[in-house]
Amino acid sequence: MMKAPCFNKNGVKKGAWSEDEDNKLRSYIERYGHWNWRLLPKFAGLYRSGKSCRLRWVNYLRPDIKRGNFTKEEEDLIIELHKKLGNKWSVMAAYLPGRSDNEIKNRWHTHLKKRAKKDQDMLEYEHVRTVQPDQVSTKEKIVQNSDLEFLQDIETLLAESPLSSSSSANLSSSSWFDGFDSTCSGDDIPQPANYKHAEKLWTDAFLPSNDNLFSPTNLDYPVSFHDIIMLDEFLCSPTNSSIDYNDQFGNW
DNA sequence: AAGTTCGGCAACCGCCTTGGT
DNA sequence: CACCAAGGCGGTTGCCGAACT
Repeated sequence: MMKAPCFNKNGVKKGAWSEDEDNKLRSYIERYGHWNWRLLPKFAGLYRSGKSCRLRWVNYLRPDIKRGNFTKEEEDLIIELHKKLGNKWSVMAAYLPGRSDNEIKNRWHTHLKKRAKKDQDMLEYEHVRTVQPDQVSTKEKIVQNSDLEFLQDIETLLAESPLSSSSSANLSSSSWFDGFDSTCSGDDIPQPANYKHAEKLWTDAFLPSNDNLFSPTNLDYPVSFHDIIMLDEFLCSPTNSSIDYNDQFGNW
């Protein structure tokens, strides 16, 4: 299932993570946060690269990660998003709370690609069977326009959201979640506009001098931004392009 | 029962972007 | 502006268990 552990010439361990390594990484991040991925393994007592640690955390150890089978709804959403976005796995992950980009990517390649292809073939077959060449226009144009508007909605939303590359971080669900979920509880929920500081909040909250230790059990998750955008209403209403981010999320 | 093939998925790799100096 | 370091992303690899012969 996974790569066998081994060491490269620099003494960096590669391959499958042991339970002990997981525990070390988890407890270190829970206590101090991931203030610097490159240095983190050294401080955490791990013989891993920073990248490897980051990946392990983002894809496996994050407290909000959801493991197990994808639901039908999640799969449908991935297919829909893939139609609109292509291979933007990290953006898709933002629409699927608790799922990592890697997980979504794997799911796509192993299951959904085939399913989407089948669906597409069926659709084309139906189209050819039912529509005369001179009738193509209206219905098809509506669908194409809807797609375009949907795409514009997403682009608008992303441009305004903390996921935007114009804000502090890349379009990375991981950086967004890491800072967000782990630092916010109760009244201390940052406004989306302040999200650029979330990474700092996260770090500050777990500096060694801070007694406010984080543990997954005392997290008080806010209603996720993604839960809201996942609403069918949003996804299925291409005309709803004027979603006001601040209106919706300003009350956090 | 043994050998082979296939599917799933964790992890790695290389490139790109961003932010700091 | 150029350079560098760090983080992040998407493509790919490789291992292992399941299914098949």
